[in-house]
Amino acid sequence: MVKVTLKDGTVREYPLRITLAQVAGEISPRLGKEALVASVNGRLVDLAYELTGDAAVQFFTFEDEEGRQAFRHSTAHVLAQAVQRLFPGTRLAIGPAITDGFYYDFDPPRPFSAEDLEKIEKEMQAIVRADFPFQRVELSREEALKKFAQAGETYKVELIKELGDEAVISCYTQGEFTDLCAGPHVPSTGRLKAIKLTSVAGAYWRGDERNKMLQRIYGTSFPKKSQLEEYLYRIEEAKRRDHRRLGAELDLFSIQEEGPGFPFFHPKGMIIRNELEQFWRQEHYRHGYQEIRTPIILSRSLWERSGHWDHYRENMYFTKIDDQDYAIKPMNCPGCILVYRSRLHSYRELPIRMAELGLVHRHELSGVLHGLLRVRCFTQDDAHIFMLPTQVKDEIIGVINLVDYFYKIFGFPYKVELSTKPENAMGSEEIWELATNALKDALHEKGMEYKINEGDGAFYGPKIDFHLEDCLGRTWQCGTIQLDFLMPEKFNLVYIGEDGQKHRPVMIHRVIFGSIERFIGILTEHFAGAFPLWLAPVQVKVLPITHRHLAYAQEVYGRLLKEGFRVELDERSEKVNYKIREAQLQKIPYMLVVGDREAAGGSVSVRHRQGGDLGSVALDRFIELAKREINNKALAPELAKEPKSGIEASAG
RNA sequence: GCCGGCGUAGCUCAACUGGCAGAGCGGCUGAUUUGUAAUCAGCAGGUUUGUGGGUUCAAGUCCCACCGUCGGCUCCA
Repeated sequence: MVKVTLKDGTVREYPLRITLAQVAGEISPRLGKEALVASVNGRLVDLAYELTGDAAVQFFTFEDEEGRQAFRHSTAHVLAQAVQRLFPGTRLAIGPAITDGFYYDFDPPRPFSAEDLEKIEKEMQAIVRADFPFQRVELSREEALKKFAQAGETYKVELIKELGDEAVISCYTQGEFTDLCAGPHVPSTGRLKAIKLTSVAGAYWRGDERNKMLQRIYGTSFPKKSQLEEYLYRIEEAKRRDHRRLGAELDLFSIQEEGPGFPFFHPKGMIIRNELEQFWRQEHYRHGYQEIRTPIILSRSLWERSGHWDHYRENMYFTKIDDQDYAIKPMNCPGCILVYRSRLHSYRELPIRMAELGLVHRHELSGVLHGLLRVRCFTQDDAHIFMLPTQVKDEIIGVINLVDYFYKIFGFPYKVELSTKPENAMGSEEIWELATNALKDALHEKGMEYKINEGDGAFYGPKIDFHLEDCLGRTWQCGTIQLDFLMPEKFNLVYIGEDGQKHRPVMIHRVIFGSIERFIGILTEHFAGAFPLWLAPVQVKVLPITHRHLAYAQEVYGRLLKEGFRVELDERSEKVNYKIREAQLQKIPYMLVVGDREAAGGSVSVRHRQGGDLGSVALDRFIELAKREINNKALAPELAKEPKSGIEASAG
């Protein structure tokens, strides 16, 4: 007998060599049906695993991360089986589970087409119906190498060769198909009920563009068809929030063929931009920053000195003036440094925080451009902090706090990453270690969770990155804090210390929004175009019911305009329903319907884009509440908070 | 930049295997005077289909190149 300790602490006894599938069935029929994989003493295993001693056992279903991953990974194997059936000679690379599904990289005789996907999907369904069990076999390195070399699976051979000595090499077989795999897998292909292949794309072997480009097939799978349908529906819904679509529908910005990657901001987009910038300025002055502005074109000698000429040239645009070489700035730091250097500074002045809304241009590969989220010119809400070495930690923490304060205003959840020394870096190992540790210390002091991105730092220093999500859950770097000991060296920056001698300051490069353009893109998707009142391009729209009410509507409109609202008046001879529909589609926060009743009482009938008809209220009261909502930068409407009777009671 | 898809009116889309380029929305004009998500009628709108070549009696449709765009890869704010 073996003693099995379950997740809830209960201990049960079972005969020796009982399989986990049997244990699950014993615990409950439902668990027997839904369990996909399990862990034994913390190690993930298949349900076919036989217990040979006392163990702590935990079962995982599709509801658990572990179960879901095994489910998707098993589907990837079925995909590979189908592909090898239909396209003999296709070599296999890797096929992991990802957040919402899985992919598999193939090296086929010819690229896959969209029609191929349908065929493959059909074949996968046949494999699911066949209900092949996934069978695990462990084998020695030699056996594995021989097996895959014979099969011509060169990528697998490469993978096996790289496995560590201690690694257990295992294969999984379903039907006629065998793949190298650590597992675990679900019991059989029949579990994979609902499968959808979503796209084909090129992907370099091991993600390195020097390697061969493989064909990657993406897909997803669920235990139930309804779950798959729900997922596909959710994706469609998410696409409705796409900032590129909303940007056109709400007339915020456009990108034209004449300027790929160079966005045009329309009047309504400019309002959002200007509100963001105004808020940004106010907060930066409050937090001890000064603002500067530096030129967009600067001479080659500056970029040589800063290191950009050597380390960043592929991303830069160049021009000539009077036969001299100039570059269009890809970063603001060299310009800012010139401002710092324009006079001598005392240690008493430090830290000096110089902010700049700087327009930078970077050459990005054509294939990566993406609406406002990846462009070739963008405005960084940049700042460079020059400080004493002793001030480093406090300054970093100050910036972390500022980022947090900003993102909370918008209600953005964010992820933090620490990026370390890249391949083409300037400077010594020691200096990089010093800088990286300073960033780590600050993060630890703040008790923040973060992920490390090896080799992802800027060429002049390591950085802390703040990532936000778009409508499909893809993350984009927005805020960043970069610690830099090198630029001060390159530019021979100094301050005069207490001792009257020259000393070297340390520098931080940082952005909060990151790029105003990208931030607006994220903002648009986050709010699905329904911006909070303080950002909404049009805050209020006045809708007279008939021509008869035009005079009063104009009065309301004029009053709101005078009070500083961004207000529009719909004077067209259309039905109210029509006007409302249009205002709704434009996601205008407040619609004020005015007719006989309102004209008589000096009131307005308030409709909120999300809250619907809120009843009638005195114009003065509406102004008061709307102003409060704007000043608080509220995320939820101020008026809808009041009980309806309260609004009506205050009507004039 | 690489792999694959796509490109027809301002927008969304149609035009069977090559055979005279269409509809809805939007716009304009007029009628209508309307109480919380689409009132009705008329008119205009394409230098003829992203651009340039080619095949063909005939090309939106087939072929090639380029541009743009979408999804990935790589790269990054």
